[in-house]
Amino acid sequence: MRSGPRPGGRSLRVQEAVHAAVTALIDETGREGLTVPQVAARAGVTPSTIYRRWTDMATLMRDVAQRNLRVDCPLKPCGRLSVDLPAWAEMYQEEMDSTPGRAMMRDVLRGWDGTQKACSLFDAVRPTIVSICDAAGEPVTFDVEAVIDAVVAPVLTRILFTDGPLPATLARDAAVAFVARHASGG
Amino acid sequence: MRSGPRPGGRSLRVQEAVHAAVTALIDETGREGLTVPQVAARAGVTPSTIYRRWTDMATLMRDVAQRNLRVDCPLKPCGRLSVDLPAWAEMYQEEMDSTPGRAMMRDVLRGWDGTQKACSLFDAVRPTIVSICDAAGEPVTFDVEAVIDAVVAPVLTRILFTDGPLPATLARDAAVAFVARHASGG
DNA sequence: CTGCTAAAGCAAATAATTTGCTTTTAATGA
DNA sequence: TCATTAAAAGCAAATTATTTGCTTTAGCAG
Repeated sequence: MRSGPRPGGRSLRVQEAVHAAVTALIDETGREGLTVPQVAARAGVTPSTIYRRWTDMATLMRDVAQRNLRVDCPLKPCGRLSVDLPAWAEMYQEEMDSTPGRAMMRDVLRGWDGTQKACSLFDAVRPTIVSICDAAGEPVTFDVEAVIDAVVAPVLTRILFTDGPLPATLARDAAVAFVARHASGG
Repeated sequence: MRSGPRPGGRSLRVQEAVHAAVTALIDETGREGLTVPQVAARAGVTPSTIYRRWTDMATLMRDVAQRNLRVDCPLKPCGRLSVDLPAWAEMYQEEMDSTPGRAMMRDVLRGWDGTQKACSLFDAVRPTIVSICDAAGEPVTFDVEAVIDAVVAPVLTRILFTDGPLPATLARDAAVAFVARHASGG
């Protein structure tokens, strides 16, 4: 094969330099004024390189935000769903409703084109839910997607479409109710 | 009083011309290439006017999108919650998952700053839910926000964070389950 | 009708983006 | 190992968008 992507070597170095530059500039001057030429200068790279690889600032910031999308390590499961799921829900809400959580969502949604998914947000969450369910001795009678709909979805939509901080126990309460529903033979 | 906003007269005319120009250009050339100078030319207005009033294209498009945020007139309620709510849910999902619905969300979220709400999406939905509940003979034992969390939230988050069209009966099923939960004395 | 001022127009200055072409440099095969 | 090749980067000129200082227009109150 002659053609194809060329991920190693210089390309990689440039990508890392640019990502690092964005990250550094964000916590020096905030993400508001940030421009492509600024990032390029900081990364020691030509603006046109950035434009050609990422098209614009929104796309670049979305790319960086996705990188920082870490799988949140949950508190150690104790084995009881009615304890572990609400505990995780509370932590998840705090994480998403925090300043960095909201910033991440902002960056990711700026680059959304309206057709494909904005980012694989749920792929980071599903394994955690699964591992909590696995840790539960009780056999599980529901789908992971149902948990997402019941506890993750309200958190995300309220962040986007309501003002002020979320009710502190929103996700926790949702998780408690969800477990209760499915414990009594749903 | 001497100072204060000046909503009438020329300002209003300019605002309307600009909004109309955006709308017209969107369905002529799509929303992808759209620039401020283009809109200004079409509206018969100077670019600087637009920059000063809206700061940038994203903000302008968000403004226009919010205007088109109509209160969806629901099918006539028959009076039974277990029929009306699922029917409305299905319609709502279709509306939001459609091309214009997604476009509206895109425009609205582009202008989101991460702190305040992106738009009053729920204000358009709450009256509809309330009127459906009012039409129901049965006394209602739940909160409007609970309906939003249960049926609207999953639709919106899946549009944003999953690929492909939604499961056709997602919102309907959620509504059915919700009504069932609250009918049996929840 | 007159004065006041928010908002619009205009145009020059600045900054960002695009683009054609050249150079560098991983990756491939001899 | 070394020559070949093309993807990706650099550079700079051309284009386009954005900002800004100042001027003009036109609602609104008296």
